[in-house]
Amino acid sequence: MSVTIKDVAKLANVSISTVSRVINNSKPVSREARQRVLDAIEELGYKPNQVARSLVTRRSNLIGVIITDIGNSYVAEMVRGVEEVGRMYKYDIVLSSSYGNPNTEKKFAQLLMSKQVEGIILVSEKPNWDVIEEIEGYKIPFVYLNRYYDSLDKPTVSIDNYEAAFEMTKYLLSLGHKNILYVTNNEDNETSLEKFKIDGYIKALEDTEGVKGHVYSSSGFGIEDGYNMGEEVAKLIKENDITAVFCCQDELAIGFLNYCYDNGIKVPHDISVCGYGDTKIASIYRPRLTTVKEPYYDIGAVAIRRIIKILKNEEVEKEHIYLPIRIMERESCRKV
Amino acid sequence: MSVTIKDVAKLANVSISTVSRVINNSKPVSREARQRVLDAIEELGYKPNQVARSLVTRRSNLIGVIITDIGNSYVAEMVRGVEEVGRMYKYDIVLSSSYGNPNTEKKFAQLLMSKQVEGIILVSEKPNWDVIEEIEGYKIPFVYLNRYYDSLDKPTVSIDNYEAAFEMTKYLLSLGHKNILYVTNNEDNETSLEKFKIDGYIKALEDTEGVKGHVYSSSGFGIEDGYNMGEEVAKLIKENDITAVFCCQDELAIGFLNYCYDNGIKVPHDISVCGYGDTKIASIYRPRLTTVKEPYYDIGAVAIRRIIKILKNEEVEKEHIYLPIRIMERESCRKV
DNA sequence: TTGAAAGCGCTAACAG
DNA sequence: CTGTTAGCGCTTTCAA
Repeated sequence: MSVTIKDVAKLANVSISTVSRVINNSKPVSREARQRVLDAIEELGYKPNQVARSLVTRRSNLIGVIITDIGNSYVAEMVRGVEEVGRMYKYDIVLSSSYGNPNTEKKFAQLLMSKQVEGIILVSEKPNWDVIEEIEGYKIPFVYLNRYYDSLDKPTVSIDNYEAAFEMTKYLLSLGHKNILYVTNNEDNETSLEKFKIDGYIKALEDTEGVKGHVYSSSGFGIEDGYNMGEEVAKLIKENDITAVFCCQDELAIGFLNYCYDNGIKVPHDISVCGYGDTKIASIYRPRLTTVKEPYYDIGAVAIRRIIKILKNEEVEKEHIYLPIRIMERESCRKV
Repeated sequence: MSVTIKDVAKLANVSISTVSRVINNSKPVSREARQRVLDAIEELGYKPNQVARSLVTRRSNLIGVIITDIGNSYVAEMVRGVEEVGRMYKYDIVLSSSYGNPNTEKKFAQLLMSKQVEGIILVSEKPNWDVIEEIEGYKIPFVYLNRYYDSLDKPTVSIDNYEAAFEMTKYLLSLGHKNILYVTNNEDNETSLEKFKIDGYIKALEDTEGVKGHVYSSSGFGIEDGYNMGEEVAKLIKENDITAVFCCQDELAIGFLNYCYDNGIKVPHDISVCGYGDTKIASIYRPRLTTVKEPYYDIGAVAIRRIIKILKNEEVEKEHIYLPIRIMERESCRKV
C-alpha cells in the first residue's frame, strides 16, 4: 500500500495534524518539527492523496471539458489553450467527447459533476439548451463555446462575427473584387452566427460603390460539403462573373479548393477563395488559404481563465468576452 | 450543499447501507426497499460522490494520458481512440500535455499518481527512460507509445515498421520506379525506428533487379523540415534520376510537397512522393498523399484496452502489440 | 506550537 | 434482507 500521512507522522514523531500543516503551509510549525516532517516525506517519498484531500476540501482541482471531437483541429486548439492555462493554476482537465450527441453531452455533464469537477467548459456545435440548463443547475462556473451558433446570454468567449465578416469583405474589396460570393450554410436555425456574418458581409458591400453580392447556401460546414458544392458554385461563378468566394468556414473553403484542384480550376488565378477560422490546415495547404483568424487557442485559454477567476472569487468581466480577429493574407486570394 | 447518501436514506426510511446496496447492486435488497430508495434518489436528484467512493474503493476510474501536444493530428487521433474505448468501460481521461519536455512528463506522472489514476498512457516523442522508470515504479498498468523511437521491452502498441517500409517500397517498385529516395531523419539515437524502416526499404530493393536506393537525412520530422530539405532533395533527384521520394513521416512529405508547389515542381508528374503515417492531412491535401496507414486511433484504443484488461485481471497478450498496416494508394505517386 | 478528535461521503465487513 | 460500525486519507476545529 502506498505511504500515507500517518506513516510520515510516525517517522517524524509528530501528529498527523502537524504533517498536514507543513504540507499545506496552513499553520505555524516549529522549525525543527517542520524539518523532521520534510525529511520523513522525502525519505518515504510521500505524495498526498488528492482524492482524500478533495473529499474534505471539496475541491477536486478538476475542470471538465466536454467537446465534440478532438479530431477537429479547432477543437484541439481550444483544448490546448484550456489545458495550458488550467495547468498554470494547477487544474487538471477531464476530457469527454460527445461527437455531437446531445444526450451524450448531458450524460457527460452529470458524470463530470459526480467526479466533483469545479467547472465545466462545453464546446458544442449545435445549440442544446437542455444540456446548458442542466449544467447551469449545478451552480459551478461554466463557459459555453460554440463556433457556429449564438450563445445568446450564456457565458462565452468568441470573436465579433459581424466585424470579422465585414473586415474580410473589405479586404476582398481592397483587392479589387467586385463580385463576391459568400458561402453560408442553410441551417434554418435562428441562432446561427451566419446571420451576423452575412450582415457584416452585406454592410461592407453597401459601403462600396459598384459591387455586387451573392449568397450561396451549402449543405453543411465540412470539407465534404465544400467539395460537393463545387459544381454549383463553379456554375454561379461563371454566370455572375464572380472573382472571389468567401466561405463561412475554412473547412468549406478547403473542400472547395479540392474541388477546384480536381477540376482544373486554378486558385487564385481563376478564382480567389478565402475562408474563416484559420484552422491549422489553412496555412499548410497550397495555395495557402487567406482567412480570418479566430483565435481558438486564446478562446480556450480565456474560457478557463474565467472559470478559475470565479473559483478564486476574483472579479470577472462581462459574460460575453470578444477576442480580436485578424485577416490572414495568403495566396488563395489575388488582386484583380 | 449537495445531496448525500444520508439524505436518500432518510427519505427512503432505510439505512445508508441499503442505499449503497441499491446504487451498487452489490447485495440483495427487497423489492419495496429498493423502490423506495430509487424513488428517493429520483426525487432528490441524488448522484453518488465519486470522490468519496474512490477514497474507499481505491478506484478512481481515471486513466492518465500524458501526451506531447494535442495539436498534432496523430496524437489527437490516438487520444480519440483512448477516450472512446475508455468511455466504454467507464473510465475518464485526464489529459496532460508535456510539449516534449521530459521534466514536465515526469511532473505530470507524479501529479496523475496523486490523483490516483489507475493507469497511465504515455505518448512521447523522445525516449526518456527516466520517466518510464518513474511510472513503472508506480506499479499501475502502463503503456508507452512512441511514433519515432523504439519502446524496447516496454509495453506498447505499434506497427511493424520494417514491414511497413518494405511494403511501401514494394508498392513504389510495382509502380515502375527504379530510383527511389528514402528520406529519413539523421538522429544519431540508436533507438530510432528509422533503423527498421531503412532495413525494410533496403530489403525491398534487394529483392528486385536493377533498382537503386538513395537515403537522405532531413534535420527533423516536421513540415518545416520537409520544406527546408526541398532544395537539396530536388538536386538529388536531378542528379540521380530519382522518380520517387519516400518520406519517413507524412509531415515531411507534406512539407516537401509544399516546396514542390512553391517551386513549380509538379507532383506526381515530375516526381512521385509518398509519406508514412496517414495523418489527417494526407487525404485532404492535393494531390492526396500516398502513404502507409499507421492506425493511430486503433493504437490508442488497444493501448487503453490493455490497461483495462490488466485492471480487470483479464489475460493480456504479449507486451508488444503489432497492428496491421495498409498502403493508401493516392495521387501523389504515379506509374512510370 | 501541537495533538486529539470529528467528519468529508461512501463501502464493506459484521451481526442480526 | 437490513442496520451498525469501522474506516479510506486527509483537513480542521478545539483544547491544551
